[in-house]
Amino acid sequence: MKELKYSRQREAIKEFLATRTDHPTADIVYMNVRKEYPNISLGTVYRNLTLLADQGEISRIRVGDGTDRFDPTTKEHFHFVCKNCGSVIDLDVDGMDDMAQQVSRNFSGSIDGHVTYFFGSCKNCIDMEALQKCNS
Amino acid sequence: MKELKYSRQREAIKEFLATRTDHPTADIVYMNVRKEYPNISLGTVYRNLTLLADQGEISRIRVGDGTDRFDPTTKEHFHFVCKNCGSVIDLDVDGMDDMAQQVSRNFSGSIDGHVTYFFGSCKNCIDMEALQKCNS
DNA sequence: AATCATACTAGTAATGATTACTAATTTCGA
DNA sequence: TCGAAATTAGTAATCATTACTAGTATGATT
Repeated sequence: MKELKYSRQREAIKEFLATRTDHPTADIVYMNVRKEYPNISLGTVYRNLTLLADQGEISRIRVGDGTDRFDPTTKEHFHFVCKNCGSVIDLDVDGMDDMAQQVSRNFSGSIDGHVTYFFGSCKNCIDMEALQKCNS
Repeated sequence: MKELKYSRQREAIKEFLATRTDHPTADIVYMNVRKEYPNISLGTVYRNLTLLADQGEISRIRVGDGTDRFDPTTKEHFHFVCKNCGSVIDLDVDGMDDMAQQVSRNFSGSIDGHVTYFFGSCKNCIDMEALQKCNS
């Protein structure tokens, strides 16, 4: 792996991400880091997020809505995606670690891991809908 | 839901997809249906694939590589994605239906379902790699 | 069979997330 | 301090997908 040199921008990106639990997109990271570094470019944000993910310092989340999100932790856990507002929420599930093993038994390739996320309506959106019905 | 009218193009798309088990992309569908309808446009292919998926006649697969794939069956099953060649293969797994229930217990929103796919190296790529080592 | 509203098509332009390129700047070991 | 190599800002390019638009096909009603 190529040698990494320090950069203030990369540090700022990492520090910002560490303050968030809502899995921001590259664009949101960009808008926020710009408060400290007004000249930072979106390309720099993308490159560093990708770099950090490759180093295993953060993780990239793909939930198939066309926009990647980033998570300051690499500890394995699952996500919930609200199909209304698009928000991504951490889940705490256990007993799903042996899935890969289970699948391996009748599969001739080699399985490295799996991607799983749940979808539905988050509490906020459910409450909102109830409120609107109430007012009509 | 809006009323659907018959179209030869849509029928051809559906029929082509039915012959495939390798989850082709929209572009591959396009290239093949073009043999029968040389003037069909890529937009038409996309629109009809989306339409058919909305109707529940086919399903759209998102494995986060930036390109959607399509599956002629809507029966729930899991997929394996080869991280080398990108091929998508059907899996036969059971005992994973109660996952959503399990997660629901300590989650305040409502869960409709989940997306799961496995990744690793397919048999072809493993064999290929072994062969190259052998020849060097 | 002719009419007509409406869905559908081909072709093309637009969108939006991400990556690639390039000249100038920063980092850091020698 | 010097210099090789990584990094950056700014911009252009890419690529999958969607949107638009004028013309065509479908199918129910006469």
